[in-house]
Amino acid sequence: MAEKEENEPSKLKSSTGVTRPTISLPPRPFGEMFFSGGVGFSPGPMTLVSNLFSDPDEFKSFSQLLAGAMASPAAAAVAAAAVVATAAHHQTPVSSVGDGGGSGGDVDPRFKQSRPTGLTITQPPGMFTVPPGLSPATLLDSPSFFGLFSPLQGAFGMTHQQALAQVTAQAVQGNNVHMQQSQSKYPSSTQEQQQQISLTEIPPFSSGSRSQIRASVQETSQGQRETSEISVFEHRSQPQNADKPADDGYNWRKYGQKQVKGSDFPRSYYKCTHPACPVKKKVERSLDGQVTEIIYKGQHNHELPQKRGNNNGSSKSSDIATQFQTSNSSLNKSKRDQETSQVTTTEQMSEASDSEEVGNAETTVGEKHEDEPDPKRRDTEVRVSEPVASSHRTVTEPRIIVQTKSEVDLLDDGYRWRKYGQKVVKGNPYPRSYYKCTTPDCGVRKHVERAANDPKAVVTTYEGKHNHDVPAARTSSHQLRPNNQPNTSTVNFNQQQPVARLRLKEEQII
DNA sequence: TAGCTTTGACCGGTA
DNA sequence: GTACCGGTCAAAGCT
Repeated sequence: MAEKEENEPSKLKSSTGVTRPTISLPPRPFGEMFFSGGVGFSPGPMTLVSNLFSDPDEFKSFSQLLAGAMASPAAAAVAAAAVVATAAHHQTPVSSVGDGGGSGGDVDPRFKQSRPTGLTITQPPGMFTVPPGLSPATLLDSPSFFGLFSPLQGAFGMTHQQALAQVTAQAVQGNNVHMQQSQSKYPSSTQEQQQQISLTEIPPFSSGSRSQIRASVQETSQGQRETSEISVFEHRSQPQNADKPADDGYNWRKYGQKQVKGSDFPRSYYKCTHPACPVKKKVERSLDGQVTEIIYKGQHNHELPQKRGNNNGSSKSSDIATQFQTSNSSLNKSKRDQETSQVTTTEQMSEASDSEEVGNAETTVGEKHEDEPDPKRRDTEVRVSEPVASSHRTVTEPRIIVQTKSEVDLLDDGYRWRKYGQKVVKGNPYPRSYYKCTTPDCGVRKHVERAANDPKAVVTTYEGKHNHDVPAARTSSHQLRPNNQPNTSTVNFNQQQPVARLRLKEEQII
């Protein structure tokens, strides 16, 4: 049943509902499209997107823009728009500053020069599925997971969804691909027009499944929207045990199920059946059987089981997983390197969970030998959401969560915030932090970044609109209300709800 | 018979 | 101290 739902063509639709022409391309190895970058064949979406920003240096990171913004209010607006566009986690449609991507206004000319006028990247929610055979934890551990994206990360503000998408793309490298590429003509009017490049019908990770990767570039001449869309999702044509979510190559035993508060769907608890393996995962499913969320916890202390004797499907799935798994040593070393160098890490590209202290964990992991059991090392919790269309809830984005427990209420604007990630961007020694409102069912997030040249200068970008009052105990004279912010540079980024607003302020860093 | 799922009860953390 | 909640246990049943 779940597979039936997952085959719903509706998932192929853009969240915008815009019908886009497609151009069919001959079958081609997916990975080749994405990564070879050679001459004589059609580029993959990343290539195309990259080409749009042919010179990475031309498209500055938010930090870089921010640095410039400190001296230029106009540039500040652009920088803010950039962070909203690139760092917004897509649950909330966010629009750029009014004329930021349009034909006029105080736009950094680099934006115009390096990409088609008004080009925006859109990413609708809920368009990502981790393929069977790919353990999300493995994905996160894979050095390629982050390493591959560093160029785009800095130049394009690639999100973790996109990063994950590309790793997934890498996973299908070597498989045959039938790709459809679609794109519309460049707009010539001032009305919102779109350009899309899409990839579809990516061959399966395992027999009987069909995975798809699509990149979409939306163009708007007025810069009214500035979101990004790169989606990866799979179709399974073979039935899948409703109690066995996406085959990640490991064997799991269900040991509990519970209806948790705040979720419309029951949560199932699984343990890895390998002796002494501490790994567990929690799976939430919608009523129709679709997996809405998978949360991995812990690290496997064993190799991927070989017993998956299923001739083609599972074995291939396991092969892929094995590719990403490799040895703990190499992966952890790479992970260490990533962490210690403060380049993009799981934490930096992730949300945070209630049970982990990533900061400490990072330090510890970075100093310990990977093969050495570390009693202080905390389990890594990884959360992956698969897309689901539900009348009750829409799980809109893949979540990869390594959450810190204590990073709540760091910035007191009256609301309660939980830090779910941070990221170091090129050109700025200070990380850009992500916070989420801790009130249940409130999807408001904010991003906080310090200026590279002035750590006391902070840009806070709010995304979404609180659906609740300021917690009574938290109200204070200095609280800053995201939806009613005087004396700030406030921009309505979205003509639709929820409202996303930008605020520039300077505040004392604690 | 082994291995698994189901499900109510229990436990511990937290507010 | 208490209630709530998420996570886990373990007996029963199923394949």
